[in-house]
Amino acid sequence: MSSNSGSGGGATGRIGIGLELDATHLKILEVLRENGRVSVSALAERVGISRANAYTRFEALRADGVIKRFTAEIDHQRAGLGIVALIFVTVRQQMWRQFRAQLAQMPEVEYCAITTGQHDAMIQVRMADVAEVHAMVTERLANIPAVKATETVFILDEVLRRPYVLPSDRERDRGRGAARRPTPSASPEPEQGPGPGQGQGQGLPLGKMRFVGAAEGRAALRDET
Amino acid sequence: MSSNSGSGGGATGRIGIGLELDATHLKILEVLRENGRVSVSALAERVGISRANAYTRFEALRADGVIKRFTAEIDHQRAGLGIVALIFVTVRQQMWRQFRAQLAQMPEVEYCAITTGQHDAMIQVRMADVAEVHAMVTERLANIPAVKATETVFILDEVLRRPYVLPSDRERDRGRGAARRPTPSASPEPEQGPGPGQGQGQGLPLGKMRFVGAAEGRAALRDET
DNA sequence: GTTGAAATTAGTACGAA
DNA sequence: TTCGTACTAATTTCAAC
Repeated sequence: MSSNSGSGGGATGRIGIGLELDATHLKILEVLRENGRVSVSALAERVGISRANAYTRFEALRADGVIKRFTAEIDHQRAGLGIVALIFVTVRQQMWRQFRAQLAQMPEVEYCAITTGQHDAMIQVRMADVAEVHAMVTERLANIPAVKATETVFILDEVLRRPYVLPSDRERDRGRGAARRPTPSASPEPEQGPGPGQGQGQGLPLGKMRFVGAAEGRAALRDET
Repeated sequence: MSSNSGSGGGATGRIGIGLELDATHLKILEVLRENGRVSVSALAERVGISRANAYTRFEALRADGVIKRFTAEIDHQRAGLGIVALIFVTVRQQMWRQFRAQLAQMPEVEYCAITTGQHDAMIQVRMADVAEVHAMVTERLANIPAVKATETVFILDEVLRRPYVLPSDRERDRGRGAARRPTPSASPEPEQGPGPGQGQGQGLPLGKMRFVGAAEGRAALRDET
């Protein structure tokens, strides 16, 4: 519950866009990203709107689900879970539902996403030591019939973690890298970019890039669970 | 800044454990994980301690860095960034510092971790559409000399995302899966688990599991940047 | 959408157990 | 250390503009 950004999560259907986000909304989200505990009064001041307005918008963002929850970011090392690992899972076809159900039973899993490419899903776990990761993979994951195979890599260092990314972050992007498209969002021109789900393994323009589509027979993955 | 759980981040040395976390601390973190905006009064009530004590502990957790920051969790789809991709990067040796520096310049990057295995780092980005991911990889990443090669997969669905995992989550684990070790943390027995950094590609007990160590010549990766 | 004033709640300080 | 209480400052709510 509470965390599905995708569409295949549960029974909750996706409703239409209930709230059009304007620049002020984004500004509010920007502040809330840095400090989720600011009072609405301070928020109003920072954003440059009145308190009542801030309260209204704050409530709207919350009620509309744009803000899903507030949380604390903690230092995992100090909390006793200093080992992070990524487990790439190959799931047996037509056992996705079971796979999801089993995942919900694993509180040590911090993140799980279904991906295109060689594997079907990526799981991120946080443990006290390396042996625990080993035990988790070989004892717990191995017992799930839906799991066909796994591949585990350890995270040596978490270089960067941003609370979340906003469309407004792009504004700070100008002038760097190659030339950018005039309209950063929803470009109407028929791009040559490869869509997810259509496998294509050949090299791309610059030679050192590679995009990996979904494994065969997994085109309708999103609707399966 | 502000996000390094690992050790290779910057110049800030790792100080000793400044705070021994007891059961009450964990309980506080548990509440804060679900609702980062609770008043300390409500927190005290939920945890079952006095208001004054809650203030003391809350401040201690904050001052000690166990709690790094508070933030809002948002629905990226509604915020206009519905496409998520993982970019696995192979980094040219001895160019890690430059790689890190470039990353800091990319606000669209939500997460970056250095990993063992076939690739050197994993980057998670969030964009408005697939074409933007393509542009980001081919135009921005390709221009970084430190980047030798990339492999991109798209995330079709984010099944699960927990704000963070706590050692106490393990308590809910009893009786499921295979038998667990008596002491969940810091097991003193010499386990046979493969450590990170020592490559080993052979199969493990159950046959369908695979652990992937660091690529050759990358043993001293943590000290490099 | 804004301002101001009342009611409530949060944060602090201190003595006692 | 932890608790309880009193005190001060801030926030939220609700009103009128």
